[in-house]
Amino acid sequence: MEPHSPEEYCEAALPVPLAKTFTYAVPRGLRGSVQAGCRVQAEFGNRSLTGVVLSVHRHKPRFSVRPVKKLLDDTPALTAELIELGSWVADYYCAPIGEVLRSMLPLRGETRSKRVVTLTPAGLRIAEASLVPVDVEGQVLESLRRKPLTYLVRKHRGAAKAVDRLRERALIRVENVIEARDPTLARGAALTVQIASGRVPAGRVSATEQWLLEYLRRDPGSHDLRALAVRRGDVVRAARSLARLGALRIEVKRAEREAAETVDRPELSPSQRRALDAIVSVLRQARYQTFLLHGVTGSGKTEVYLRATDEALVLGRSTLLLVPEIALTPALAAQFFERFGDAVAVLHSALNDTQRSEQWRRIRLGRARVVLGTRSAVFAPVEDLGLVIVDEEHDASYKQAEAPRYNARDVAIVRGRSAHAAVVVGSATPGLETRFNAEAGKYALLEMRTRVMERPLPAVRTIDMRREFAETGNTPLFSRELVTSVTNCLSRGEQGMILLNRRGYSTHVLCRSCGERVECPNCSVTLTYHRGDKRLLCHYCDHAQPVPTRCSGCSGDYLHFHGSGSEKVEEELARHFPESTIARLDRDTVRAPDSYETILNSFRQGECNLLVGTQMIAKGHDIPNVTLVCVVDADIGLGRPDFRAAERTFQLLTQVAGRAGRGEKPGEVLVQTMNPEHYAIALAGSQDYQAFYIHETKFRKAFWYPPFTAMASMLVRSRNLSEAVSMGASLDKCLRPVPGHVRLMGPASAPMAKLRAEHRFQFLIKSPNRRAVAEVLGRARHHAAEQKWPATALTIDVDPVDFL
DNA sequence: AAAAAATAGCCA
DNA sequence: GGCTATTTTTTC
Repeated sequence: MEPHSPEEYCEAALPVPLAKTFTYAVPRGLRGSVQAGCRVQAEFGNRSLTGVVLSVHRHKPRFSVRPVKKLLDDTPALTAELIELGSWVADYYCAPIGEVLRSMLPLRGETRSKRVVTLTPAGLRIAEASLVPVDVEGQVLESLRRKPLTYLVRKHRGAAKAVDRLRERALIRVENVIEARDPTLARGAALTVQIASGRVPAGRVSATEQWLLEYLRRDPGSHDLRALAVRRGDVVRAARSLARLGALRIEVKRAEREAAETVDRPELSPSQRRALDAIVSVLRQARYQTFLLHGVTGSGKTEVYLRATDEALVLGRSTLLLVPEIALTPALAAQFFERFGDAVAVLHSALNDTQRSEQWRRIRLGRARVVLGTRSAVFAPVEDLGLVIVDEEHDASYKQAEAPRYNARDVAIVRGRSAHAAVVVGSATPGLETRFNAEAGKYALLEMRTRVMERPLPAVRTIDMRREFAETGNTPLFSRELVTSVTNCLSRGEQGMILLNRRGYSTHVLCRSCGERVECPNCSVTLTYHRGDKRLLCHYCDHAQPVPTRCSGCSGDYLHFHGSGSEKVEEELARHFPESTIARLDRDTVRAPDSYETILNSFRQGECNLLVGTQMIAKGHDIPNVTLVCVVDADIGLGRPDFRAAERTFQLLTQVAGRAGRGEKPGEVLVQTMNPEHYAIALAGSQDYQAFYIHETKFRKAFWYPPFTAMASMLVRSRNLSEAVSMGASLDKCLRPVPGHVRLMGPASAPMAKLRAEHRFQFLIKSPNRRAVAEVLGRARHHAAEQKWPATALTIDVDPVDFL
């Protein structure tokens, strides 16, 4: 008889919105191999899911368990450090652990899941007994008999329904099978093309050259030319000619990156030097410390990042560099590749599944020790993390809008702390909370108050549009001053950027006779007229409808198109300046994957002289010939139902102003507003962060907002209005009374009372004591579970950034 | 979240 | 009664 071997179980986190793990039995053959951090395939209901093992134990559960179907990793995909980080995220942000871990592992590209249909013994008997199949069900059985085991549902028309019925009658079995896709994914040896400048050469570029540039843009770093040649024939010749033009570099691969000293390094300014020294000193001591690198636009933060990264590499430690959106910072990415070559891996949304898991594997194997990426790159599996950099730390895109609703900037700090790493969060306009932490001594403050090469900050003029109206009697899009400045800028042969932070042509269509406005049927917003699309669009759901010719209410045929967006600005500019060439940069013009860069490059190369756009044009690029920046309507963000409305406006205005005068010529900024005395606008005008900080801090303190309180928002939602109302009421009843140091507001109609056909009611919780907030959230979750509300009915957002 | 099970609605 | 369309329940 076999020696008694105790049974083994594992706790697996599965990608379902349930805040718990599930217990599976470890089959005898896998005992000892299943470890915490490994992915497993497991049956769940009638589905098959990929989960992550959190622990292995011997406690036989009281309920019956199913066995693990397959072990997907020999070595854990997630290290103990990352599991701990994931648990922290799940706990802090009230997110299901399985969903958190799924978003930490970008390995979808490694497996392919498919449905396999097989005959059961009963099905086989029937299939063999019948001679000629008469209906679709019979045909399905027949083809399963001829080709035993697998059958693809798509093959027959109407087969899906037949398959359902056959399964109900237990004649067939449908299974989800996950199989490995490409076992040789972890390449990374002998790679030989590398992007050098990121600049696209002017002049003619062949199709293959274009393809190669695009490929390198999406997945920068080194690639094996011969491997690429399999996919695109003439790529070797294309690479050679691009190398001659200086657009990329071809090199024989060496095991070690060559000493970075070959690259020209700009001289550091005294403030850059001070900042770098402080960071490097902490890095050398291998201890945790967060720094706020507060440097004005153009002060050379990137160079500090590069040098600190270099030092981390010399010390044998890894670096994580987070950016809001890689597509928006191609120059930064290019500099990192130039300096660190193969040591760099990138993780961002433009990669496909295969590229993403390839990058992830390179990091996991320690081949890439510098990771450059967006939000989710904060979970990159680097070992020996020494340095974490969060660029443009104030950017709202660090906060994930869907579950798990984490803020990558804050997760970065938490991760850095447990890894004993130096954390640098950088911005010209730090979030108020960040600056507050620096003032309080929690972060070390590093300031860079001047631009590099002693270039001046641009001069900002606010233009009072009320006076413009008083003097001219109308409310044009452009003031007389703006027209003059643009004219002068163009005549000097320089370039200008025009910001209006709202896309589309007009923001609402209303009937002049009855006053009715065209609204979205699913959301509580007016539809925006998009002239290019020739349609009315909802910016919140995907609703679109044709442009009406008469009012749907009173049939009046005098419709007024009201409120201007970027499309309208483009048109008006063309009318005012017929001799200029204009490009537009907003979500509508950058729909194709590379159009952001194409548009920006053509602007940089002077193919057009005016660039119109939304906040996208304010992000950190550097175009020397831009000497004029105009803000058409600075007031747009101020009316938002968000306690950060003023802060966001201040940041946007300061950032966009910072695009002017980055070259040799000084910059000029015009800000049109109806509220010139509003502190966000006035202080952005004087570019006085400190004064803004003091003013805003008073407001936050008086009204119990962060950083003086911890905050969370809760939303109950339902397609049925009365159900949403009663959910709100029942939650209210369960939560109150709250302790004196907690403020609970709600239930109130959410700022977007209806979104995607769901009615929404909102609660806001604030308290100086974060645990008190968590306690209220815990009670709400408990209530939702007790009332058996559907998983989507209660949404919790900790440290919310968007209140819609 | 997704799928199965249970229940409610519709017609000959 | 036999069919679908909703809703409720369950998932180791």
